[in-house]
Amino acid sequence: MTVTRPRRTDPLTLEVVELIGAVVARYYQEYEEAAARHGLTGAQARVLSLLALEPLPMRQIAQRLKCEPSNITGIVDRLEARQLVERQPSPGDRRVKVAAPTEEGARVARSLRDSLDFAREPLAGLSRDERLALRDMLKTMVGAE
Amino acid sequence: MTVTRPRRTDPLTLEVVELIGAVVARYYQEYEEAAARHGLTGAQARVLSLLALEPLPMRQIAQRLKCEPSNITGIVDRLEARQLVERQPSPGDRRVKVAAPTEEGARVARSLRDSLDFAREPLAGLSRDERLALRDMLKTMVGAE
DNA sequence: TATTGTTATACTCTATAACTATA
DNA sequence: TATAGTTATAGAGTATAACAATA
Repeated sequence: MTVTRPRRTDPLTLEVVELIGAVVARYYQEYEEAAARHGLTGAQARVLSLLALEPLPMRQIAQRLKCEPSNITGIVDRLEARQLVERQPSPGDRRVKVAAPTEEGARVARSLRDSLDFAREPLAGLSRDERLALRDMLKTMVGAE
Repeated sequence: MTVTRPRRTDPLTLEVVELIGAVVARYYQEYEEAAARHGLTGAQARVLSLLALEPLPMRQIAQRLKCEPSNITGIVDRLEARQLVERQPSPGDRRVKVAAPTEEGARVARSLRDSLDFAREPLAGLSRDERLALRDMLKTMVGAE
């Protein structure tokens, strides 16, 4: 009797896994370069882009980026020094400081977002059905805990 | 007369682009955690994994990782202090130092590689044709200059 | 002279722990 | 007492510039 086990060494799967690693490295690097073109570090760009979606208390920024809250102080300090972000008081709780992008900060965030063409270009060559299939595949990858 | 231009704001494409960003963030973080479980930083894990494929001179490590050669000195120092990597002389050129994994380093590199199940799992749910399509798509993304 | 690897320096990111001001 | 944000500290990664050994 033959027992079917998952073949972890399926060559095609391994090739895809390696390609995913390569895409991640490429994307990450392109993101750093795009940030640098805007005079930002990667971490600063990530925080600014996050706040451009929605202003957030310091602690919640840390939760989203999965790092310690103490790190956010310095990153927001540097964004604030460049007048891209402001610390605003929270009406309900005087301990809380809400970080929000300035108008200039919002502009930089938009420009940064628009400059991330890397991932967009290859998608142009796909049919709608292919993009749908890719979307579902990626959703599975993000959703898997 | 209507001119057809690429629609950069196609909602499906934007969704896929955002998903790619999410996958990259997820993968990157999982890699850091896998490295940490082996007592390594992300950079150390990347260098060790690279050397496990093939020993390389210091300068070539920097080229592969797209960083300055001076950074590699410290990373290899720390890997060498833990006896995961050795600096070996190059027969032809006495200026060159070839970094090569020790036996223990090779073991750690294999263990690290095996622990990167994150990307592999969701692929199991795909048909062979889907995986082929995904492979071609990823190849396009990596290959695009 | 040019190249390889290193050192020295400065900046940023990161986690940990202790502190402050509020709650 | 608990929580939000900060400060202090130490380790690591990064780029730049200058250096020693070798080509």
